[in-house]
Amino acid sequence: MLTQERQSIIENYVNQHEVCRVSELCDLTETSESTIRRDLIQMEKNGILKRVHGGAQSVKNFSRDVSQNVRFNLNHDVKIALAQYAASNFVQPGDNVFIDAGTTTYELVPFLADIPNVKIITNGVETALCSLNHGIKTILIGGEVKDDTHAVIGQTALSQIKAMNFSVSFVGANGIEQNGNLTTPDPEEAAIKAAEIKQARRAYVLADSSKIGERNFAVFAHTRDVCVVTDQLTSSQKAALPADINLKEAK
Amino acid sequence: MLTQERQSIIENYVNQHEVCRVSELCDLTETSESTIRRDLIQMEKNGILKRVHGGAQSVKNFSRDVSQNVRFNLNHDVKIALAQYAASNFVQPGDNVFIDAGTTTYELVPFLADIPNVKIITNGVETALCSLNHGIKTILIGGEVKDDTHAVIGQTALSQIKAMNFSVSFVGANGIEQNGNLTTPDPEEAAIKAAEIKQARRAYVLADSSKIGERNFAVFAHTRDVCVVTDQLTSSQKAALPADINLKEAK
DNA sequence: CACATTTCTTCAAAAAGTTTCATTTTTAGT
DNA sequence: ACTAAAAATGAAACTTTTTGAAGAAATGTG
Repeated sequence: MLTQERQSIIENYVNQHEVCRVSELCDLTETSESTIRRDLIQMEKNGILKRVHGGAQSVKNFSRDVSQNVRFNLNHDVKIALAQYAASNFVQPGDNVFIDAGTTTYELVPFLADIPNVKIITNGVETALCSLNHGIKTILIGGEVKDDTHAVIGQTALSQIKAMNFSVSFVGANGIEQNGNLTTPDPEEAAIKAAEIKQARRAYVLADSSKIGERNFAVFAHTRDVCVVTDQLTSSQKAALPADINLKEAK
Repeated sequence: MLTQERQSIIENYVNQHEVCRVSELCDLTETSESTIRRDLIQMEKNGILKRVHGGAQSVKNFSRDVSQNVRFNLNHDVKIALAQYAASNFVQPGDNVFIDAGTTTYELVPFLADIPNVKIITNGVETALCSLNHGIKTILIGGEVKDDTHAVIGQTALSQIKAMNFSVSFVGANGIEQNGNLTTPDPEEAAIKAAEIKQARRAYVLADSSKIGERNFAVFAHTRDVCVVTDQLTSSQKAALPADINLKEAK
């Protein structure tokens, strides 16, 4: 059996079962624990699943509720640190803040609750709910909802965003290339992200260091158009970024 | 059983029961008290629940969290019965179903998951989320979100609704007057409800019997324009309704 | 205060994870 | 097609984490 084939089987199984143990995967793929563990380590690094003691856990939000999803996410602590830094440095009282759908940007919400008179505009269903629960005035973008990321996308969403102006936008990214391209897998989401940035006076891309050097199908912006917020970077990570990048390292 | 699995079970159980004892959780997960205690300590540290002498307590803010609130709602069982009746009698495979924001109509979602190829369009944030979690294709209406009911309202929402046609709409009501007026307290929500009904080929108002004879500020439709779905009524309740009403009593 | 629970502490057994290494399988170059 | 280098695999020894039990300490109740 090919490595890719096996990992694909593992991915499906984990996503279908939410959690599973190593032994199950051994039976499933007829390989040793060693191999499965090596696969899991590699797959965790790629963000396909999360390793837990005894097995692996899905990072996709199918049957779980929101709060669980957010907690079980990869690099959760880093995301919170980014969010806190971004919220306290780049948001003013009275701002109209656009928050992109996604787990990193989601973490911004609690920190915005302390800033007077902010309004949140978002295309993330969970983000909207969280914002409401924090008593923040909330505007939701309408349209089709993607079943995996729960992001609102499509033409309706796009034209609604284009009819508004934001003080500041916070956008998530799946990859930052050496040449400065910011990327995400889904072209539909990319179109939305591009509009979010265009309609904002100031635009910030929140991306933890694992996204550096990653490359996805759809380009939605270039580093010269935005400010990139990340965690502390090693020198080799910095070398993998464009020289003229407008970068802020949290803390 | 894996730690994550167990803690997930504990979280659900505690949230559903508000408080519970350690021994209950032992039975539930078939583990020792030691393990449960260790889980509770860890979960308390993560803010998932609160430990109290003898067990654990939910920390969810019920007044704000609608989706949790739903099950503690007044007449919860009646609402489920209405929803099941409505879903199984008035929805066809392939329908585009509009579901109004609100706790009664929210209950429709699980029953629609079994009907092939339905699409849900809604202005309820929790309803959308629930729909997604059931794997149903979902379209969300955009606009301002009301902080108490979490219903999407306003001009943007209105024009988005008017740009669509639904096979069937399910709308909630706060009051049904003797003269056939269907009412709700907020005029903004009333405007939305009126549009939801207008754009649908078939429109159903879901209202349990406690709404009969109630009168609210804003009228959004008349009984002659819709089919009203309620639970079993007494003869005096029937007498408080217009004579020409198109009424369906669940079960 | 006395009593019954509940919680905390400690410890050893069991389960899971890591590291290392010899062996097999792939890959790439000639 | 052949061979050497690289990568992947499975097994073993060893480390860490998790678990349940038993006794000590703390807590709530009448």
